[in-house]
Amino acid sequence: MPATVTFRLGTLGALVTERFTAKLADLDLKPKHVGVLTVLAGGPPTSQQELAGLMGVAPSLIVSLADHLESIGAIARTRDPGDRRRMVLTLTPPGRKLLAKCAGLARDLDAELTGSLSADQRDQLAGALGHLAAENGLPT
Amino acid sequence: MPATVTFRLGTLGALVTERFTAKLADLDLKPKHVGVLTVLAGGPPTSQQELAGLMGVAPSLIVSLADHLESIGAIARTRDPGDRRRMVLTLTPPGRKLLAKCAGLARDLDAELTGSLSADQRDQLAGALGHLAAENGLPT
DNA sequence: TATTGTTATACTCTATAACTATA
DNA sequence: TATAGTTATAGAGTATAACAATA
Repeated sequence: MPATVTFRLGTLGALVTERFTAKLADLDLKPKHVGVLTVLAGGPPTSQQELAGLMGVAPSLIVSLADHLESIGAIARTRDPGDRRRMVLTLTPPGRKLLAKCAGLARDLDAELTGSLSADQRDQLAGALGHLAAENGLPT
Repeated sequence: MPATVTFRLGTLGALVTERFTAKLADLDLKPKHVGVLTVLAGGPPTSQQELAGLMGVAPSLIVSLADHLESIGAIARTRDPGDRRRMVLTLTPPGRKLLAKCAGLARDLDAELTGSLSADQRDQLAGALGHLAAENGLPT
């Protein structure tokens, strides 16, 4: 078992998520909040339903994630004039800065994790993970 | 964010765990049960407290995991004669067979995940993940 | 008194289902 | 009637705390 990619990605993923969660605590964010910010930064303004689909979570979860991000000024919620049922979410300038901070924390953790790898190994790891992410519909 | 190893390991880890969980459902197991079997297969018989320490979970969780594994005959629980407070867990022969089935499912998932990678890329990925796992005290 | 296993309880995360408003 | 968002409720997973047996 331990030699499988399945086992290694599962256990390392849990470890990394736990450590990233700890780093985010100061910013009053959880990993899923960062997921929302990341999706909003990567494309056009998005409705909550679209976001739920892209992230693979229930629409009701987007409500509470967006509630929090709106309360700290990281996103704006505006009603779509063309379809007043839809709430359009956009990243605010402070939200962009917040996301940049999160990315900085992620890079810090990257350095802690991969510090003992050679430059070649780091590149190979990033390349393979990027390939798997793209192939499975994860953000690029 | 998406380019960081942190983000990629976190999201891919969640994806892989979800898919592995689905494959395990037929065997009436969850990933943590496989974790217990894996630790028991990799070393000497182990007390529940030791197991909790090795897996990084609460001792009370080991109770329910071991209850289930014992009920399906995959492990045996015997009281340590030298210290009657301790329960020593050992993998039974059927437990070994069950673990082998789990490993087969993990290899199936490995093939699905890495099928589009070149042989070199697969080796590089496995090498880098193995390095990270070892460095962070995960099973090898 | 300290430790092992167990049980009781509570907390976090998230989904499902019911509800409101728009379409 | 169908859909977007919201709210209410429920379930899974796991930890913490209290407890029993043994040291």
